[in-house]
Amino acid sequence: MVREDEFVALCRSHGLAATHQRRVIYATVASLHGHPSPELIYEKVKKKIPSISLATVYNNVRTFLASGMLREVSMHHGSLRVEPNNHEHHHLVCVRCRSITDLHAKNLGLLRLKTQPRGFRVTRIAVDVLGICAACAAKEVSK
Amino acid sequence: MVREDEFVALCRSHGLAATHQRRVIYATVASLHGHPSPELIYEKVKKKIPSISLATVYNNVRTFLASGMLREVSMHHGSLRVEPNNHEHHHLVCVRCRSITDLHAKNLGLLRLKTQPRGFRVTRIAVDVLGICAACAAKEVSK
DNA sequence: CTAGATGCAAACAGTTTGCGTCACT
DNA sequence: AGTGACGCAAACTGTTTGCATCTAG
Repeated sequence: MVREDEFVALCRSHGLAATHQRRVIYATVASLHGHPSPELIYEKVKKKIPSISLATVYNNVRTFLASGMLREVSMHHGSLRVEPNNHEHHHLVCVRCRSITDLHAKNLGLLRLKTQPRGFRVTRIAVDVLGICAACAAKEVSK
Repeated sequence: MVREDEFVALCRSHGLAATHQRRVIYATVASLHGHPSPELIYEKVKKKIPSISLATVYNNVRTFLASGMLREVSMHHGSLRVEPNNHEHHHLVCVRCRSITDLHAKNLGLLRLKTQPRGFRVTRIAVDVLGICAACAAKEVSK
């Protein structure tokens, strides 16, 4: 559970108002121990605050992401992206503009699981090297 | 460039009809050397086949993905998923149902880039271990 | 008191589907 | 000749935005 004063301090440190809705949304994500969608968060939060709107959940999830209180599971574009299924490679992904660049597999040391996950048949390991691309770094400076 | 007879053979080996539209769509993705969206593919293909419809691009991209001729850049859900920004961990992602499970970082040997990518400031490395989860494997058998 | 947060509805983007027609095998 | 692909439009899902109202700081 997320304590009242802890949450207030957390918001304070991120420059956010500590509203009731925000506390319940944040506590819900924390309590789910999973990777919920805004829709699922909305369903759960509505049990505590029936009057809440889906837009408020979206707005606050975005706010939490921007402040770093939450993290996105995937840093890729929301829309479908495809590539030829030829050579093994990984991706450089810019967390600002979400652009993608290929990275030769040779550039990463040997990738191996120490223990096989139970009941999960591994077929491939995909690595995303996250960071800020040159174009976004340039914009950063000029601001 | 993708040769006519090569493409016919490729489709044949995947049990697909080798239509003109498919050849142009496939050749376009291959020629882009990137990670195009269906929308971008559509724009490019329309220059060669002005009468093509966006739905045909979507349908065929899906067909190519299903046959393995193309690959998705991200195997995550299309919609937003979030998690608390607490502990470092990676993800097991089922390529069938797209369910996500956490994987302790300790389970992967040391992850390090041999050479830093030029002009890209790395902030984090995210690993997706792709495969088939237990639930999907069970369905597989019963089919 | 005032900037910012909420709730609602409408707008939007990306994607899928149903159906009549047409083309590959 | 028949199955499956195409093109179009309409439907759908997930997400954002504009605006009036309300609340935390």
